[in-house]
This record gives sequence, structure tokens and C-alpha cells, in this order.
Amino acid sequence: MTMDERKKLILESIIKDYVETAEPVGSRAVVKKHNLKISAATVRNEMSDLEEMGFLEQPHTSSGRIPSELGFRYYVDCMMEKESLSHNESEVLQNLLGDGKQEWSTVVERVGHFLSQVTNYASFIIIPPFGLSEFRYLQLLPLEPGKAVMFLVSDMGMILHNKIDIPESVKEEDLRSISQIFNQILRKRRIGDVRRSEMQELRDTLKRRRRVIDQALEAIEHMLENSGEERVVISGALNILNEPEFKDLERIKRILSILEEESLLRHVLPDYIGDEVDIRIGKENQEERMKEMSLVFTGYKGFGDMGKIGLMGPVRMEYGKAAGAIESVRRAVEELLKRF
Amino acid sequence: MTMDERKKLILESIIKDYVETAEPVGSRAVVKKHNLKISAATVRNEMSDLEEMGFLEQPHTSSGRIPSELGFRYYVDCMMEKESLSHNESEVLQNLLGDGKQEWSTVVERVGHFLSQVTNYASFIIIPPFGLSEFRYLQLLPLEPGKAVMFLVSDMGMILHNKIDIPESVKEEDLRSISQIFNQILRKRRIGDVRRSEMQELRDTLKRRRRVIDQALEAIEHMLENSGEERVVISGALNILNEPEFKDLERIKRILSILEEESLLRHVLPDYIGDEVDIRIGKENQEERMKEMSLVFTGYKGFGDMGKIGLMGPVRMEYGKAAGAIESVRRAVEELLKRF
DNA sequence: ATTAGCACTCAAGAGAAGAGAGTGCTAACA
DNA sequence: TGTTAGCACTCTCTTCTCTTGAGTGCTAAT
Repeated sequence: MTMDERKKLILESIIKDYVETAEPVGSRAVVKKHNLKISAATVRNEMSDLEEMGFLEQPHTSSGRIPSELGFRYYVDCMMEKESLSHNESEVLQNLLGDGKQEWSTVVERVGHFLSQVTNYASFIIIPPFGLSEFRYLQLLPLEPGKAVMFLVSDMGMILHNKIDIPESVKEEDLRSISQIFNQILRKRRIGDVRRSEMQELRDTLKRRRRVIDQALEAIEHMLENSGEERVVISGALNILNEPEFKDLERIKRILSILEEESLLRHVLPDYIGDEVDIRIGKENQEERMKEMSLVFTGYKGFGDMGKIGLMGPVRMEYGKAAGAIESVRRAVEELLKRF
Repeated sequence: MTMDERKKLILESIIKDYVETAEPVGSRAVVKKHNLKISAATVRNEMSDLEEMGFLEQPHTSSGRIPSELGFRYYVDCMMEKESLSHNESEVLQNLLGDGKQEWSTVVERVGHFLSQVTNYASFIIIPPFGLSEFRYLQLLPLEPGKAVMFLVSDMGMILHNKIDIPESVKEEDLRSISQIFNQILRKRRIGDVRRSEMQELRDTLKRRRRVIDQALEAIEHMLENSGEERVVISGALNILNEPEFKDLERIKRILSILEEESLLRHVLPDYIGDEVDIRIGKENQEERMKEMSLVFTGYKGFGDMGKIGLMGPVRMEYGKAAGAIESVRRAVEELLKRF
């Protein structure tokens, strides 16, 4: 059996109705709603064909049809058009990205919020580990007797700080010259690469100020550990409660638990992600609990590594709108990162 | 009618059963379960009295009784004992507080997580605005041509940073001496108080390096704005889904929306909070949506101002356990803050 | 004052019946 | 040969009734 234009039109109509109402769609309803120039009986025949082809399914013999996951896949691949943001929405997005001076983390939170507001799905943004970006600058500053603070700046303008203990005898000048030495050795290294060998080299070179150096190195290691993890920012998880297919409490718990356990999201997404918008529908997802949901996501060039940004919603999702929103946001975020 | 020992015992038994099962408790059940030495009929009479006194209520004439909010209030005031953390739990708590070098915000997140794990209720921690703590130290550092970073350290060891634009001609030495001047003027001031007049003074005194100063002042104002708000950290909101009284979706949405909209929590809590554990049961809460929930909370002496820490659960809550956990955590957090 | 006994009440669950939406099939039609 | 009207049939969902069982309140006996 082959997919002619009429079948396509009918499939599309059914998908649109179903996405809107979450109810099985009947032959009469589809004819009426979309002003098709054919009779309900004809549509019934076509629907029967579409079912045989695997694009539709019937919850029970005497109900309308709903699109199968394969049906959605066909729609996404062959018929969907990305729906770009409205003028208004684009403007809001530009505004909340700011001028590049804001903390990156607050910008990300705002963008996540925006995404979930615009689409009514749950959004997630994965920030790649800081450890993979380039080292640019380190500075030790005295804080109070016996304490100092160490600042670390990466090429992307990310700033980390950490308190360290130092002998009380160490003076501000000492700290400054120690910072100098650090900088000479570390400049332009990828922060993740610095780890072991380099640090040993430092320790050897700088025997004199051992205590301070040791503390500083320890602090760096500590920072690397804490920042070597991706960060996950989730927003609008409660949007899921509004989807009619999730009126079952057990189901809701299952879904929300994925979002609560941030680390799980990493297993859900493929390790490698390009900069195309990618869509995973229902059982196409690996993770068991994700098989009743869909993902729309893409990668963005972040701090040396790829970050990820995406939406999570029911299989009955407005893929066109979701994909459009994701794409716009990706473009805007990359634009912003370039400015850093 | 007066509250004798037997009535107390029966009320307590009913509350305990009801907290455990979320079902109305019958006279026979309560006698059996707690091995009371009186008959079900006697208990029925007492229950009838307790109902008249307002401590119990009947969902319908032929069902068991459930404690009224007044009943819970009586229990909390006259019979409840705070249940302290197990040895194991205390140890976990101590461990995750760390050694004072960690970022305060990550510690708070961990503590919130701990609270919700231990009690199975939703926890919230409100961090008082940074702006109210004392100013201690400011430093400008060159970043790249035309950019510098400004660090601000408060008495509690909180560190903020912000990027600023500077004329390319400004050198590291200039930045250092500007930092000095800032420090002389601002040291020991409450950061919140610095605002207007002082800044004007600074601007006048330092006409020479106007550009840098202006930028720095702007950055400080910006920081003050962003940090002048309390921060709210919420954890374990999904625990609410496990309570049998919340099997109604609409109710769940209502409750979770309070937690999602962080700012709302502030209206829910009284402005002034002491360091006693305070309990608000159901309709004792002001905010409309909170009237079906209970709060157990207390204040902690934080950065100059009081922070707040608490649990949110159903009216049918294990108040003893919740209050005990809150108290332990408050003590531990204050201990930690002293070490800063 | 306490208890046993018994009639009464009410929610929750199990069937049964009816309504309604939608299908598949057949036969007629262009 | 593709399209359509007509009609019997299917299955869910809702409503109603009936039954069951836990639990009460009252009365009379201890």
C-alpha cells in the first residue's frame, strides 16, 4: 500500500485533532472539522488502510482512531513544519538573554523558564562541565588572617571562587606572586587537562611556598570535581499535570521522578548530539520510564563541549511548535555565548 | 466538659492511627490496636464527647472519627513530643554540612534534600537577603583589555562577583588603588545601607577615575538588586504525591503551584519568626491555598537577618517527627554559620 | 460508670441497563 | 473502479439499583 496525498491529508488532520483534544478521532468528525470534500465512508476506508500501514491504531473496535507512534514519526519526518516564535516571543527571549554581563546560570534559568512557558512542556537545559573549557586566569586574595580566597576565570568568562586556609605569615605580595606563577604555567590549558602531572610540576617548582600552593591546588582539585559534572536546569515540570493523558497518579509520579532525579536525564539523552533538532517519540527512547513521553532537543556549542537543551512532553505533542522554539532558543543562546 | 486522662489517651490513639492510615478510626479498631482496657462502647461514648468538644469529627454519621484541626492543635500543644533524629541521621546531617569551605548555597541545597528525605515532606529554606550583611572587602581585577571583574566579600564570607567594562587605558595598578579607596569608605558598612548617599560621596571623591568608578558602582547596585531578594530553596515537593489525601489531581496542582511559585511561600510564612519551632495547622494559615496543608518551621540567625527553614505536609502530619527534624537542622545550620 | 446487644446509617462496590459514538460491510451509484 | 449511503453491530461510559460491611447511637443489664 502506498502513501498518496489524500492519505497524508487525512493522517495530518487526525494528528492535529488528536493533539488538540487527546480523544480518538472519528471519520465523521475529521470530515466536518477540516471540510474535507469526501464522505465519512471514504475516510473510513482510508483510515482502515492507514491502520494497516501502522500509522493509526484503535483503542477498541468501536472507537475512533489515534495516531500511533509510527504515525507521529511519519508526520515529524515528512509533514511537520517548524513553527517559529511569534514576534513578541522572540523579543521577550532577546530581552531575557541580557547583555552578557549576567551570571550565566541565571540566564540559563530564565531561558528554561521561557521555553516551558512558551510551549507548555517541561524544559531542560544541560550545562556542559566547566572543566572542559580553557583556563585563563587565577588570583589569590587575602581575606582575613589565615584565610584567602582563590578565583578562577575560564575563557568563557565563567568565574569560580573558593576559600582556602593559609599560614598567617603569608602576605598579600606573596599571594600575588604565587598567582603569577600559577598563571604562567596554567594559561591556555584546558582546565580538565590540568589535573595530575601539571599539579605535580607546580608542587615541585614552588617548594618555598608549599603550604599556600598545596591549599590552592587542593582547592582547584575540589573545584574541578564539583564543576566536572554537568549541571541540569529543569523548568515547568508541572506542565505535565495539565496533559489529559496524565490523570493517572502513578503515571505522574513516574514521569516527575525522572525530572526530579536530574542525573537520569543524562541517561535519557544520547551522549552525542549534533546541532540539528532531534526528536524521540515514545518508545524510541531508551530509558524505560521515558517510553511514554517524547523529547525534542538539540545541542549547543557551550564551554568547549556541547550543552543540551530540550523539551519533554507527551507523545501527543505539538512537535512543530516545540521544534521551532528549541531551534530559536538554541540560536539565541549560541549568539550570547559568542559574546562572552 | 473536661479533658481527663482517658480522653487524652483516646484522642492520642486516634490521632496516631489516623496519621498512619489516613482512614477514619472506629471505636473497636482503636481498642484493639492500642490494647485499651476498656470496651468499644465506652470508647464510643468518649469519642462522642471529644466530638462535642471539637477535637474529632465524623465524615458521615456511620463512619469512624478523624481528628479535627483543633484536635491536632490540642495534640501539638499538650501531648506532642519532639522526636529527635536517629543517631544515623544526625551523622549524615553533620557530614553534609561540611567544613565551612563549601559554597553556602550548595550546603543549603543538601540540607533541604536531607530534610525532605528524612521526613517525607516538602522542605523549604529561605536564605535572607545578602544585602543585609556587612560589607568587608572589594577587589577589582583585570580580565582582558576593556574588561575587569569585581569581587565583593561580606562578613559572612559570602562572595559575589560581576563583570564590568573599563577603558582600555586603565591598568592593574589603577584598579588596585581604586579598590583600596572603595574599601576605606565601605568597610564594615551593612551592604544594604551603602546605597544612595555613600555612592554619591564616592563618585565625588574619585572624579579622576570616573569611568571605572561609575561602572563599579553600577555593578554594585546591580548586585544589590539581585541579592536584595531572599532566595528560596525547595526540596522533595513530590513527596506530596505520596500522601493518600492528595489523590485528587486538582488538589495536587493547587499545592504544587504554591511550591513552584517560590515567592508565594513568603506570603505564607509570618514576617517575623523566632527561633522556636512554630506549627501552623490547616486553616490557621493565612494564604488560601495553604489552608489544606500544615507548616512546621522555625527561624535561624543567618546573614544579619533571620532565615527560615521549614516543612510542608498534609494536616495529617507527623508533627513530632517534623518538629524534631526542623529543630535539629536549625541547630546544625546555626552552628555552621558561626564558623563562617 | 461500664458494657453487651441490636437496629440503623451510609459509603463503596458490583451488576444491569441504556445511550451514544463510531465502525465495518453491503449494495447502489457515477 | 472508486465513492457513497445505509444499517447492524460493538464497545465504552454513565446512571441506577442492590448489596455488603463497618461503625454508630441508644437501651437495658451488670
